[in-house]
Amino acid sequence: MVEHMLEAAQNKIKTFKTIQSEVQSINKVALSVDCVIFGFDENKLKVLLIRSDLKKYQDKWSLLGDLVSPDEGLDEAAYRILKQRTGLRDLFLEQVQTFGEVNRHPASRVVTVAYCSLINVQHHKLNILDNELHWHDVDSITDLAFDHQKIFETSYSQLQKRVREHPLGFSLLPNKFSLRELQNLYEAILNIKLDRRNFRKKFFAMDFLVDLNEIEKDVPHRPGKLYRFDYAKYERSTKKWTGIAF
Amino acid sequence: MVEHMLEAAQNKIKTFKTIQSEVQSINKVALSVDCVIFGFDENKLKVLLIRSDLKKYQDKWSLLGDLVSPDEGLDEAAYRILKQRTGLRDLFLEQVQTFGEVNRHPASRVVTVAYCSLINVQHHKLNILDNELHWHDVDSITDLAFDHQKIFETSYSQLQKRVREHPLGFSLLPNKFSLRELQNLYEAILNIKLDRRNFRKKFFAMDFLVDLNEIEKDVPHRPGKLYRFDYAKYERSTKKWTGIAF
DNA sequence: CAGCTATTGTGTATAAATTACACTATAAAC
DNA sequence: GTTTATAGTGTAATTTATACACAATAGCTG
Repeated sequence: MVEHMLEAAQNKIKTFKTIQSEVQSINKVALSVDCVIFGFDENKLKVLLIRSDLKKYQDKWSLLGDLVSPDEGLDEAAYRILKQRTGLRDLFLEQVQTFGEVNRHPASRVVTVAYCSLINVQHHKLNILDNELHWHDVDSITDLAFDHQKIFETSYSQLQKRVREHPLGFSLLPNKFSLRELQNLYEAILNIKLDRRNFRKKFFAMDFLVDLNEIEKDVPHRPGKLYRFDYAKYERSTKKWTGIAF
Repeated sequence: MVEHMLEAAQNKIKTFKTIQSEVQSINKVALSVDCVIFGFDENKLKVLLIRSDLKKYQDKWSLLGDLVSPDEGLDEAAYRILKQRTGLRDLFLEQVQTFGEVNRHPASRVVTVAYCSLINVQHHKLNILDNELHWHDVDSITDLAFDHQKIFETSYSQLQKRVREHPLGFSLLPNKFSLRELQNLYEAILNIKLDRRNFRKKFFAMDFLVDLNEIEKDVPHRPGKLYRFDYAKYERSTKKWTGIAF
């Protein structure tokens, strides 16, 4: 009787050994997604951070991230994380870069895929206050947990580059916006001052802004006209910059 | 005696169960790196491919890739793969994007990080002939193994974009090159025709080309002057394009 | 309701960059 | 020395970017 149990136990051990060696031999690593979520409020570009859940980084802020489960795609994981942690959905999400330094995570090898997201702060009254989420000015970001400082800086640089080449910025604004709001947005993202007349000329020349024949409300001065961005017209347009310059 | 063995075996099972559940709970996945290696030869842009080692894809070509081991970084893995498979080292390597569709690999979940590499075909007399490596014209690439077609297309598009904004192209040329070679390179990468005089004007205006006071050899016509690209001067230059256009 | 304040809305002149385009010069091949 | 293929060069026209100033308007204040 005992011999039978021993034999059964030994068989089980054999099975475990096989499984274990398979698992180990496949060289698996943990994979996570970290989201750099940008917003625009009070003429400042903001990024959404959460208090780190690791003791080592207990006083630091970190990006919103989570492990990718074996049966979900990367984009899928990014959307899940955003929805779980903020309640947001249907927002602009784009992969930035993957960070895979061996010791970037103190607990174990974790490779992370960074995603950049843009949200309209007005639209999304997120459930921020209950948990540890906070908006931070991008120019006050220092000393994030893990290698998140580097991830943030990479994402921010990439945003600055992409916003000049693609109409991303409108994701950060209300559907109806004035040209001043648009210019403030560009000035905040690119951290530069722009000439107002030339800025207007440029955007009107692009011809993707639709005059809504409405004006701003509740501004303590002469109100400006409101516009929306015509994505359909943009998609139809073919003229791309093809120059060479570096 | 047998009881002792049984007890020992049961303890071992307990240990295995703990390890297994840890391993599973950490949600690990296999991670690979795939390299898209571009070269320029006979006025054509080429990409280096290898015969697929999977039966399922036995008649197809695939990118050069391998699993990332748990103790190596991503860039490190990319360099290792290139060196192991081609003997190449010290070449331009840049991360492109990460592909993580759940079923992109037929055997198991494998997330892959794509890298783009540019080599000077003259310099690198690779040990191609012995193994299954071959250079393919980029415009003849169809139906690669796995999702490598998509990875290739993404990398090629990104190369077209980056080569217009950064002096990458010179990595594909000999150190000494004529302006015709340079123009042929740009025409091949971007798949367009350029006006010769305006092309020269543009590059001379950039002022990063150093006249070597040498001329081409072995051309069946009037030989052109040879130049090199002044990387140091380029690095020192600060003028970047800051316009907005889309 | 008069005057103040802040911002909107507009045009032009200049400079810079891009594009289109044609002929002479030169080395190699024969 | 003739042919062939490419090197090397300049200018005018167009487009795009930049610099810059003033009148109009709505809200606010007293």
